Amino acid sequence: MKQSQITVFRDQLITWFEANKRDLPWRRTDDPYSIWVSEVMLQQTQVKIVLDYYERFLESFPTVIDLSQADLQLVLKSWEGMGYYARARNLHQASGIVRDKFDGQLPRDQGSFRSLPGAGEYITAAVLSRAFDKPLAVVDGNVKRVLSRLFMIDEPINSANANRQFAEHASTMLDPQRPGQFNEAMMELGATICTPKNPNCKICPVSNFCESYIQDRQRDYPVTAIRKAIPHHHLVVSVICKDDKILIVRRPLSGLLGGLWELPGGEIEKNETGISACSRIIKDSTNLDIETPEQITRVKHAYSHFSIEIDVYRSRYKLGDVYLKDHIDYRWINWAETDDYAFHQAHRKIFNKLTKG
DNA sequence: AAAACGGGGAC
DNA sequence: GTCCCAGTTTT
Repeated sequence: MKQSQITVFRDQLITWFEANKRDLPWRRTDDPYSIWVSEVMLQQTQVKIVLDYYERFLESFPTVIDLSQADLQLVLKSWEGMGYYARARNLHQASGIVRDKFDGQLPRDQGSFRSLPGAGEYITAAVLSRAFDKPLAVVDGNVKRVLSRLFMIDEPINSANANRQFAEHASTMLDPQRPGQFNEAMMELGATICTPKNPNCKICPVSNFCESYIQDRQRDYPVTAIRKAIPHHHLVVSVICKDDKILIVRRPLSGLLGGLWELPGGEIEKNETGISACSRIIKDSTNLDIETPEQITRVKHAYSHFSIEIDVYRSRYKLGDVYLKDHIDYRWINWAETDDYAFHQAHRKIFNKLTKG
């Protein structure tokens, strides 16, 4: 695209954006920390979900200093149900770095900000362009889809080596005078008009520049690579009752669902009954002996790279002291106390079923 | 370069 | 059911 055309593209896009943008809470602030929080939450998470968390999180942790001084368990509780919990752990860790190494101020320098845990290319560009007018182009799923259609890019948007190509296009188009507005406008276009299915090209403010639209091939873009099939796992967990308490355990801080709480359990093996699997797994993971377990419910849950079904057993504590194999902590708690701990969503499903039933 | 990492809205 | 979302880190 010629430079003169690029200038017109920017004007058309930003004019449309200013007239049509959604009223979102993180658009009402210029506070860099608040903008940062919103960008971390919005990573791979839909706007509608983040709306339920953003303002409550900032009420709990109004400044980067407040966040840095908060207990990680409280931060995870605020994140409970949103997924990708490493974001919360990284944000919490990064807040401490901002406090100790950057005098409590978010670094404005690209390299410094990028070095914070959880700050990748996207977050760095998004925060620094919005908060400090740095001319850095964001490249997210929306932007890639828009660019794919705009320039008829045949590289799959979910392939690793496409990123450089998309980043170059994004940088070329970026309005260096209004980088924050431009970035938001590109994403807003992708979110509301240039959608994955059935793009609304009739009302698109830049359709006159869109190569795929001009050829009526917008439905052929973006190109995506095929995904692999996802495996399925069958798990058992147990509600172990000891007097009026039940046992919960805390997952390691790294890896899947890191730092969250759950009922003890594990994967059932082939040719193993649920009852024997339950007893074996409880002994192996907690060192406890339990009375014969009895199944009380079953839940299904899907992650992005595998799916699970969990058979839930009730059992009575028989013998032994807790000695954890993989988990990092445990508690004997009342049912009501489950609200005080951050559980992952599969367990919220379990608790909801047992409470209703 | 590929896999790990959550959960749910939209279709 | 499938797709994919204001991506980053680890392997």
